[in-house]
Amino acid sequence: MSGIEEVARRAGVSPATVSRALSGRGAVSPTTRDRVHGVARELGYVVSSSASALATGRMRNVGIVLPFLNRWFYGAVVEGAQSALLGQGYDLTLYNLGGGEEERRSVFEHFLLRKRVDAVIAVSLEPTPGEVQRLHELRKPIIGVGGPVPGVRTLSIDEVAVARLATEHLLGLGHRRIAHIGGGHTRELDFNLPSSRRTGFEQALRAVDAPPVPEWELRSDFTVPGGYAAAEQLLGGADRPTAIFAASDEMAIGAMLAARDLGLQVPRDVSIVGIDDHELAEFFGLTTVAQYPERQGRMAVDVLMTELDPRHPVPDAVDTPLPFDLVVRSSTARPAG
Amino acid sequence: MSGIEEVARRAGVSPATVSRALSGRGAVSPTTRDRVHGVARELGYVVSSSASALATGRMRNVGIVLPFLNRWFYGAVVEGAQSALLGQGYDLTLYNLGGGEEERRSVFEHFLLRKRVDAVIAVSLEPTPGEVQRLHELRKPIIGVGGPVPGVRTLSIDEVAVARLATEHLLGLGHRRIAHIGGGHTRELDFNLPSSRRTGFEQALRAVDAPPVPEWELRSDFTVPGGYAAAEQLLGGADRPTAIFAASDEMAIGAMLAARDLGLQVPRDVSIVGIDDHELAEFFGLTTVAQYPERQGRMAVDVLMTELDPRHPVPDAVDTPLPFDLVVRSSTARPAG
DNA sequence: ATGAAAGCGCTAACAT
DNA sequence: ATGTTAGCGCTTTCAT
Repeated sequence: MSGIEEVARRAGVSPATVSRALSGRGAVSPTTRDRVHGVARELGYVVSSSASALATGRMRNVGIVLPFLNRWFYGAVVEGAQSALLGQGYDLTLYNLGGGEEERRSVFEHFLLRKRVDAVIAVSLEPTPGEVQRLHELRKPIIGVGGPVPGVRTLSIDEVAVARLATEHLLGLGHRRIAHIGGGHTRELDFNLPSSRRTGFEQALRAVDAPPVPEWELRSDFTVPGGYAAAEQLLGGADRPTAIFAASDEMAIGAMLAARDLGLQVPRDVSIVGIDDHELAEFFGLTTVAQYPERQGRMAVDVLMTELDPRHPVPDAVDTPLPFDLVVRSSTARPAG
Repeated sequence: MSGIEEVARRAGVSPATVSRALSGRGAVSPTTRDRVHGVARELGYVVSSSASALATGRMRNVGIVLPFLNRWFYGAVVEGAQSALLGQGYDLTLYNLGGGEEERRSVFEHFLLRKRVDAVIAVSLEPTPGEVQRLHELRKPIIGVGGPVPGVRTLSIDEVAVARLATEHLLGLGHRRIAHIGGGHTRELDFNLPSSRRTGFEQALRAVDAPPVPEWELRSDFTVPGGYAAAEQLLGGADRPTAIFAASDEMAIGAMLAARDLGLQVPRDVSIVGIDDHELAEFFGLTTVAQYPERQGRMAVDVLMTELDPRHPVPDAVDTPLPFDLVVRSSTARPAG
């Protein structure tokens, strides 16, 4: 397992020059640079990241903390972040906080702070003020994806506006009897995304003087079965809504399946709209408001990379709004009659 | 940002003692151990992983390489591995090889070998002999999940047996007209899982003298839409099979949806069985052969941990078979008539 | 453009 | 049980 010294010897230069040649920092004549690269390749030499990190203080590694991995949204964020990072020569280490409070504390205390990462991406997770302060003290950039965090740079869609857009689409089609399947109080999700979406929904209804019907506002858990159960309840009776706005595509898909099982046709008998633009939304013909999680992952990386740049101005803890778009497919139409 | 020296000073001991006290290696009197821990906590001191890694040669980090992240199976493997690792004080760094040949080479060349990881878990991915050799030279344990790899310790289910089990379930119910939706030649999956499953299917059929019908063996891509399209084709005509065995639950779910859209009832008109026990399998009442990806991730970690133990015997490159079980739900029944 | 030398912050012999 | 010492393998001034 050859070290820099071996490369230096074979290339007939000093270790310092090898370091410069390989890292691209510092002046090296083209000739020696090529020679060094040649020798390195030949020897299969790769710098030891720990030695390099110890000397420079940079790990070239970022941590991503999230509540789930196996929800489409999170997977997509991770994929986006990962591939952006790969392009920069950075690694991504994963902290999946499925396990609750205990695991969470352990991650923050023992892992993130262990100088293992240069920066942190927190997805749908709100670090406590203490955690934020800790990170700041260590001068580790942190960026939140999914909701504003006080004192932290964040990337987030305007949840209220997204919900309003979805609801307005239904209203625009002529629906007035609209139900909402929102999120419940998942402890895992720190941001109050469920209630923001509900707020947008209600705002849109009130704007057209169609006050929300309490019985038509259900809470569920962002899963297909959850959406199914809620829709069954909404559509099972005689006095049913003509449209459903679900706070996620997975719930919307569950609702579509429930409608079908109840002998209802979508969109003839009931229109359904979701949020996300899940990979299966197109397959199901689901009208939805697209957010672009993969791009969100990439953007988070871009922001971190500029903040990691030593000549970067003091980072301002602002929230950057993210784009979203209504994607109309075949699950929504004018109400019958 | 205080270092070990500061802790040593405040605790009135030498850095060496602090190191011993904090790492638990080497004898330290209970009194000083507690004192050191106290000071460390007070100062918020955490060892620098790079310094520690440089001194010990251990990163306490394992890499996981996989072709996708956003397929249920892979997400589950990662979750299992991650949580097992967390318990051991290890991190997990993710190498998602979505991007094809180029990205793959780059990961193996520049990342895994950069001494960033102590070991690697390769999921459904077959390292080339060159890559395996490289890893061996660096004495980095590697374990494959998902199929035997020459020269590498692996964990895998017996794909042929799994497929046979699924098929035999249908045969046992009395089906003889059975179709198979298998995997295509996805470049991303290195193991010939698709063909192994097909082989098991055909073996089971031949064993009861019900030779497979070529037109009833379709290839698809492991997705819901893919399964839907294949099933549409199988079930669209008059001369249709009475049962379908899909090589993954996602395809099986697609097939169930297609059947319904064609006005067919499952299982009355057609029985459908999958493989995986996807998180939605229960919701859809899908009969399937469960494999336990999360447990597979955990097991991979267990194996690596013992191999990382310095007093471990030379690892034997064997393949450990993994358990699987038939889970009968409501998508299969005796054929009509 | 290149080299010499001093660390980066720990850990592990070895001594006591 | 604890301290001393010598690295681990790089990077980076500072010279030249």
